[in-house]
Amino acid sequence: MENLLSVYKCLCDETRLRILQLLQHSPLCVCHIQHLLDISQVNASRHLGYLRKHDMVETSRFQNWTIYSLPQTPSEALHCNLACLQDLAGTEKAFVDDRKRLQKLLKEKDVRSLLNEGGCQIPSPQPSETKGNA
Amino acid sequence: MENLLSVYKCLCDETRLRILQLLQHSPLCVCHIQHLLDISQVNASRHLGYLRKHDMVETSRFQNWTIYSLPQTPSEALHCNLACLQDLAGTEKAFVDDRKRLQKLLKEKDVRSLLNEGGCQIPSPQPSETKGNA
DNA sequence: GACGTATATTCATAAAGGTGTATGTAGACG
DNA sequence: CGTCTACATACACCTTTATGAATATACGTC
Repeated sequence: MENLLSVYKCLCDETRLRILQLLQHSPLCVCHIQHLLDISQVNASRHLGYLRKHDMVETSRFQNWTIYSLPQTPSEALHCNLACLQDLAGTEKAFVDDRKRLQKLLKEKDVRSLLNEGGCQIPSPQPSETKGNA
Repeated sequence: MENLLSVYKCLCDETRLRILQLLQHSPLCVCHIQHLLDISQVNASRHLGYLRKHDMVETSRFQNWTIYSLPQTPSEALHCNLACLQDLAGTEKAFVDDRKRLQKLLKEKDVRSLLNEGGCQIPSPQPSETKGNA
């Protein structure tokens, strides 16, 4: 029961739901997710940490980046619900939009290839401004 | 998205999950659910109210009782997730136990027939004691 | 119309959950 | 070693959620 409940608890937050839906199409690094969903770095990291803690995603290292992906051997509850989510994803506009942005970003490429080409290339929201280099 | 999220929010509470799993086997009145799950009347009523508010269950009246059941025409999200839940229900001990108790209670009967025979017949947790009839 | 049964709502409270700001860590690079 | 990039954690704050106790409603019976 614990496992099943924790799956639903992961699914009942919009951000996590959108993350999982994206990961169904491709492994992604934190900064890409942050960018695709237009959320803060902290928020992306926290939700991903939450998902990992509950075995809903796995991580691997690639150079400087942490690549998040769906587990190779998901629990039955997770497997079943991800299939269900995929069935429903076509009818949810938010999901469709997210996927469009993802495809535009990846353009047939693997995440690792993309990262190799030029890092994340996220239009950083002026992160150095606040560090006061006047 | 709203609808899908609200489905998951209904599913991410253990009590509601157990209620829905029971309703997949038979419509039930509040007091039966209260009894089967061994929870307080308020709690049963509240969770059922929550589920109804989110269109996860329907109600009908039968004499003094309110019969809760799954919707005849569930949303796609609900339909899909209930199917998923049913797939998983066999592996969850709590669900199996709940179903056993349900079958013992109903014994091939319809809820309405059962209610007609003798009401809920719940071993009331001394509700009259507190009303001070010494 | 008092009472009993079945169910719902209100109130108060405690716990959990989500988010921003700030800070920490870990590796790469010069 | 200082700095940059990518990511994670700590703290504080606020909102939401779950629950018990008490109370209310609705209906039937005598």
